[in-house]
Amino acid sequence: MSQVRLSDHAYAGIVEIIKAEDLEVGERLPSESRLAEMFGVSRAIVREALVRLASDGITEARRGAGSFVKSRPSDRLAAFMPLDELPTTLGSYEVRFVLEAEAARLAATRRTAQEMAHVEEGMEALRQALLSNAPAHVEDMDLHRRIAAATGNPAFLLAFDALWVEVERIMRAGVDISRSRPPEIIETMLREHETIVGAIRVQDPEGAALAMRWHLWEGRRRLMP
Amino acid sequence: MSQVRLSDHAYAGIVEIIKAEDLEVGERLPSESRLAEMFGVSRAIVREALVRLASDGITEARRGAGSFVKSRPSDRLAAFMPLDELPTTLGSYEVRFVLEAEAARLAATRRTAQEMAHVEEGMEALRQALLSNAPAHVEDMDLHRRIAAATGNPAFLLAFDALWVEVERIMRAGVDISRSRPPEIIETMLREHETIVGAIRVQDPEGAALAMRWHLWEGRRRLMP
DNA sequence: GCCTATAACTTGTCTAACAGGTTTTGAAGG
DNA sequence: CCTTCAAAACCTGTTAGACAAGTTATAGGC
Repeated sequence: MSQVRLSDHAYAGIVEIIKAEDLEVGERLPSESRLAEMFGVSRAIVREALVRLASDGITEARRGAGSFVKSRPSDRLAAFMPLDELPTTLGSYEVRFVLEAEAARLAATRRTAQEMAHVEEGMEALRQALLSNAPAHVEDMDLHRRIAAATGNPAFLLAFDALWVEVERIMRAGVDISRSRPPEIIETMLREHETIVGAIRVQDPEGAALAMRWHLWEGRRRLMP
Repeated sequence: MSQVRLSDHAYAGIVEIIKAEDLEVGERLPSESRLAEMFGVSRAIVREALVRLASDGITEARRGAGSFVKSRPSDRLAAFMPLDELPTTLGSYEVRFVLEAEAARLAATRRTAQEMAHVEEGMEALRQALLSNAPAHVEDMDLHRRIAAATGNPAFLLAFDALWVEVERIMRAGVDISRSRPPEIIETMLREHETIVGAIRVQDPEGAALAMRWHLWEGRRRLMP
């Protein structure tokens, strides 16, 4: 279906270079030609990866001078929490825990048939994306957003969207999206989401809240073992 | 400093096309060559814009077939907010309930001496404002924000600020009502806030969460009896 | 040592091309 | 007229090479 693009590998490769070479903020990356040579691709591919990295706020290009590290991917996680408490807090997850658990609870209580259909639709999109081994982070977020919408309370969407941008950037930088996931991980993620959606379907508030909490807990563990 | 890249224009141009032509989800965009011709740039530039759009979840490229709209940009900006449903959903209070209770709990657990001083400062400002019978909604909000900041997790501030507009409207209404009521209500509000701040001061997480929950509950009751 | 001109890089952009997919077309056959 | 099917037309993914314009390092003159 959706083939892995070479620029995905380049993106991940550059992130890897920043981590492995321990490039500090402000330091210069290898030149585009050099990177192209390293990855065995053309310069255009490296550029496509670089504009995405720049758009994700990780690098910054200065014409004639080179591309520079603007913020290290690992720092983006740290920026969301005091560093010494990294294992227990993990930034936005701390907020998502309470916010989305409550959203799941209320969605189970109050969802209309139309909102439920909207959620099922998102679940189906996520399933398709995961099973076709495509990068599914957008579908993942979208499902969570549909659940927040099913509370019937726009304030949840407001809070959720505020976190969405940052969470997405963290995931993009932290996860090699081109890496194909092991099948058991895909099944696990699918099952977790289906449990949440199922609880909302049968209008089990406590079950939905618990399933959401568990899912986020596991997701955090997957992101940062 | 950073010159405007042509691909930035192309990115905006493509978004504009989706809006102007009213392209629905699933519909096909013009081809890369066509877009390049329309914007007067090379195909490589259009591609750089398209990989960013795809990475942002707005479009999706299918090799050999074209690029398709995956989710319309306006759909994610949450421009829709049915205010008339506010009374039934309790509006943002529902979100603040879980969000701020958790913030109070974490603030009690993790506050530094400096953050505590910041909270006390906000408390003092609120006290002055309430006792001088001034409209205190700004000070009220500010104190709550300082508590969110005392978690040390900026994600709480992100979520909190997203709700700010709505919170402010409600708080303004709340203050107006309380001003037209006997002064013991003002004293009650003061005591509620002092209980929260006190629990954070002595680092009592459960007490802080409970006090915050109680305060919001009472506040909502004062607002809509 | 300091200043300056220049050479060597680097990003930003363009053109031309080909490989490997998908959709449309059009003709042959019923 | 309708169906079938293969070829043509189109589309994205990728490569190569080139040039403009900006930045940095270098070599030489003082």
